[in-house]
Amino acid sequence: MKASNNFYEHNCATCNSRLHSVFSVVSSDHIQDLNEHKSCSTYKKGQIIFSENGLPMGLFCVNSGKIKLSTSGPDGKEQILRLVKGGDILGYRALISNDRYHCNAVALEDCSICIVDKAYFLKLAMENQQLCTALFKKISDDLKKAEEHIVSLSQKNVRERMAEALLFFKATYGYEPDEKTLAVQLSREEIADFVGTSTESAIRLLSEFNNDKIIELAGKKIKIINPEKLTKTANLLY
Amino acid sequence: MKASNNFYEHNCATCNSRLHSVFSVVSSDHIQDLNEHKSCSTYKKGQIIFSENGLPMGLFCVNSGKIKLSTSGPDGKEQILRLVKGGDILGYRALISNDRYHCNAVALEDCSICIVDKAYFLKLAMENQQLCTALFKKISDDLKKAEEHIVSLSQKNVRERMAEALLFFKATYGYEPDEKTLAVQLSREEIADFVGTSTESAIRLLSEFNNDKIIELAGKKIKIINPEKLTKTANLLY
DNA sequence: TCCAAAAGATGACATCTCTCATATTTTGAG
DNA sequence: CTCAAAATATGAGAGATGTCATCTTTTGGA
Repeated sequence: MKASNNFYEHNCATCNSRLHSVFSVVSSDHIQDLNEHKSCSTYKKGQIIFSENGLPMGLFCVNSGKIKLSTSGPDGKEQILRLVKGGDILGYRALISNDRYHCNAVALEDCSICIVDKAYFLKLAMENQQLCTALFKKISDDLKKAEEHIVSLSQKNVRERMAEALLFFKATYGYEPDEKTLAVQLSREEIADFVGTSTESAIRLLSEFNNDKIIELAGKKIKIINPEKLTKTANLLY
Repeated sequence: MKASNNFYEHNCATCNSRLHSVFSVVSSDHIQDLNEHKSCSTYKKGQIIFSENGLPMGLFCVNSGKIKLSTSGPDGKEQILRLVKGGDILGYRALISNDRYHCNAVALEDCSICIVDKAYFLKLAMENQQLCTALFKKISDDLKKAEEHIVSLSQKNVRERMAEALLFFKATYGYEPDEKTLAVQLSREEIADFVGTSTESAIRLLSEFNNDKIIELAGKKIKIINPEKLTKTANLLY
């Protein structure tokens, strides 16, 4: 958990990502209190924010940057379980259930993150009904996504899952200003670790999608040029 | 949601399954209140307790009986997501996140279930910190299990997943008094729908386990006669 | 009790996907 | 800028798993 202090200490009162987080429901007269119970850090791309089996010391609030939550399978292969972005909270599951982390959190790019004191956060969550509700919604949403992932892994072939994954990356991180290029850069191996396939299969499928004019590849950049066909390939239920 | 009223209306104050549920933390002076905000029903084996996309009207508290939570995949194949037993609450995710159900709940055997009024339950959960914490723990545990299921589906072969599933059934429902026979009877198809494989593959693997003297089959009854070998076959991380 | 329907069992075969090998390209440290 | 290491790409072959067909057994309702 190497982290350097940021020159510019964020202030919760003026924090833009706070407005998009579960803390948006906290009334302004409590925000100064929140501000006094947090500290800011930055993490470089590739840095580990927390590790499997670690004890949570506080709640991570992501100001900017993208993060993957992953775990190691029985044979050491990585599985990406969740993807996190600015405005998201991180490490909240272990915290609210008084558990250890069961995932690793790794920065996919340089990140700016605040850490809210554990005891303060838990107290706030219990006292503030709106925050509590927002947390229930958050974990409930994560559970729903996980269960959708289960159905996908159980019942879809790799091609369908790959298409679904690209749509999931789009839904999570959106596009770059060109409105076509996915605003996240993952290695082929990371994509495979999300889709649940081998790196070679992931590479092959992306090449096929490229040949089929569904996407355009330029290094790690993926441009979705035929979203309709991609959606069809994903064989979505809805 | 066909349900008949039970002749014997359960009383929360004396309810044994309550003591094993999230409501065990509610102090006795609030139990009478809880009792007045619930009603009891029974469901026959195979009955639908709630369906995908339905709106939750209350919280289900299972007194006795076993229930599967499942959803339909893109090609109509069922996926079993969770298994529920006496002392468990049911339908809580949709309720606390003000969402619709995303699973079907079907009785695996005759069930006795109480339904707690929605508004009362939500109020109680927000006012009672211990109940709130218990709910966070519950949903957090379900999320953890779902993410373990994801890793398993992603990285294990069908044989390993089948072994893991049998251990999961044991962990969830335990044994019959003989301390060997799984205390739940699922069809081969249901087992396949949990494991994420075809019914034929499930049948074949159970036969193999039977031949390998890991289990003994007698109709739907599964007796685990070599738990060590089963654990080894599951290729567990821990 | 009987019978049709459902569930379970088993074999053959097709195919999807992984693994391994190797070549090429890109990346990043020095 | 250079070069080794990592990432990407691609082919061939093996193996696991799904599908389809058929048969047997069990179940549940009339």
